[in-house]
Amino acid sequence: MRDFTKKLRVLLIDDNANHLRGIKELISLETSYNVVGATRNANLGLGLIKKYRPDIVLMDINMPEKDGLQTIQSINKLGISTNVVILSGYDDSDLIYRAMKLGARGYVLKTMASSKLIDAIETVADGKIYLPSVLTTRFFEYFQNAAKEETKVAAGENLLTTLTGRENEVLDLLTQGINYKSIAQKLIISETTVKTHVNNIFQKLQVNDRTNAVLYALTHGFKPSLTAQSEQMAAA
Amino acid sequence: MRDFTKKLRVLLIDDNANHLRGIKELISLETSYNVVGATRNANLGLGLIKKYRPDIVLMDINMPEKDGLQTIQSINKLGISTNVVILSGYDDSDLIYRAMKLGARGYVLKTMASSKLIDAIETVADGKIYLPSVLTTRFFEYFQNAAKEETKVAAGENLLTTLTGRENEVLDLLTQGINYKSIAQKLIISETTVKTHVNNIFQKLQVNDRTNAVLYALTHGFKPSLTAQSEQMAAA
DNA sequence: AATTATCTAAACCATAAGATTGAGAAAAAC
DNA sequence: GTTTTTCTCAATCTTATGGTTTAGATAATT
Repeated sequence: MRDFTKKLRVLLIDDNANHLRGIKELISLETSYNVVGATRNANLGLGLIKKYRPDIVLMDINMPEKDGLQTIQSINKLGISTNVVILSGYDDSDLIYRAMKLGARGYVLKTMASSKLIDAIETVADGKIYLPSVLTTRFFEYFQNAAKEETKVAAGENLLTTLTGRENEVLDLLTQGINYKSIAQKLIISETTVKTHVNNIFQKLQVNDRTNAVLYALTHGFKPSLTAQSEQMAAA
Repeated sequence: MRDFTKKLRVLLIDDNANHLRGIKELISLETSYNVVGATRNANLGLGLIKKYRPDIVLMDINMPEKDGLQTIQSINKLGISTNVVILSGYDDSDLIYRAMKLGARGYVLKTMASSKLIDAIETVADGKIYLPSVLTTRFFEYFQNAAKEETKVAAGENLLTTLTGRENEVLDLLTQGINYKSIAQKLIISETTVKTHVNNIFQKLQVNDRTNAVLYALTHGFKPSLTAQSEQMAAA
């Protein structure tokens, strides 16, 4: 939970000097904020983050040398729990998607009223995500489209459903790259039985070797049966 | 764009009779809405959607026979551009994530003020996504966590980088489930050469069979080299 | 009671896959 | 100009994999 007795420590990163100055002044007007740093260079900014551990990092996403997305990743690698709010000139759905995927907690357009920026900082400092409704829509358009691509393959009539319980267990082990001998040991059956199961799996999945069976399973959303999972648990 | 001269056609699906009645009355108060149907059964609801093509479907996500997530999928299969708004008693991040992933356009908690429901309908009818800030946060917590899992594997020191150009081409074909003879034909080299490459790949990836090489490639973000891709293009 | 599905297993065979050693040619790096 | 890497290939060998048939024991279904 946020501690309201202390000032919020904010760090600014924007390669545009004018923007940087403008934002700094804007935020300085708020008595509850403390700008611990402001820099035009992303790498310098990383150093400042390491040093000052700000609560919030306001960062432009379009920068020449090191771009915003890379910088978010670098921050992640530091393992510091800093909340990144992205400043961007574009409401590009791909950009928003990638920034949020990498762990950004907020995304604000530079064209928005300055009060929105304060809103964003407050919201994020409060542990929530800040995304204006237009950007939320942009994000989900992209997200749902990506999801559709994923499930498209899994959609069609899935041959995996024709597998019996035991065949599912065997396929599960196959997808772990285990050979017949080990599978036989794990399931406590003979190796020839494993072969029988595997051949039946091949027939049902319409493939003729292990690799293609595994590929089919992975690209068609194969999920090991619960019994098989619990056995894995027990083995671990 | 929304046509404000026509009433919004809304369909309700909720297995709880009281909820259903309550929501119906609430929406009927709005003169700009027209409830084209209200049912307690998801499958019946699907039929009504097919018949009336409503602009908005308000649907409970917790239903006994056919659950809300399945119903969203069924609607998707119909290929009808209906906007689904989910009604739920829980702000469960996994549930929100899956509903939105499947294409829901809004998510409203039953505990919220009824005005929020109207907000949601308006927002979604306007082509936007409606997610209350608490739910947005829930969603992103889940989303970013899932994304982290994805990239985690691809992060570590990746043995794939040690592969030579030719080895990459061979591995690419391996991940397509192609056998040695066919690989030899595709690359116009002898089968023994393929074996040599494959053995080198095994050494570098520290595995000892095709299946595990393929699994390693897939779980470590293997992307076929550009040259290999262009050859695929040419072959298609 | 009879049928069907599932799991188990053996025997046999064919071959694809994997391991190993050695080696020449060309390209890249030093 | 020498060394190293990469790509190529052969020969040999072992073994894991895959194909097929047959069949007994249960369990589920009708």
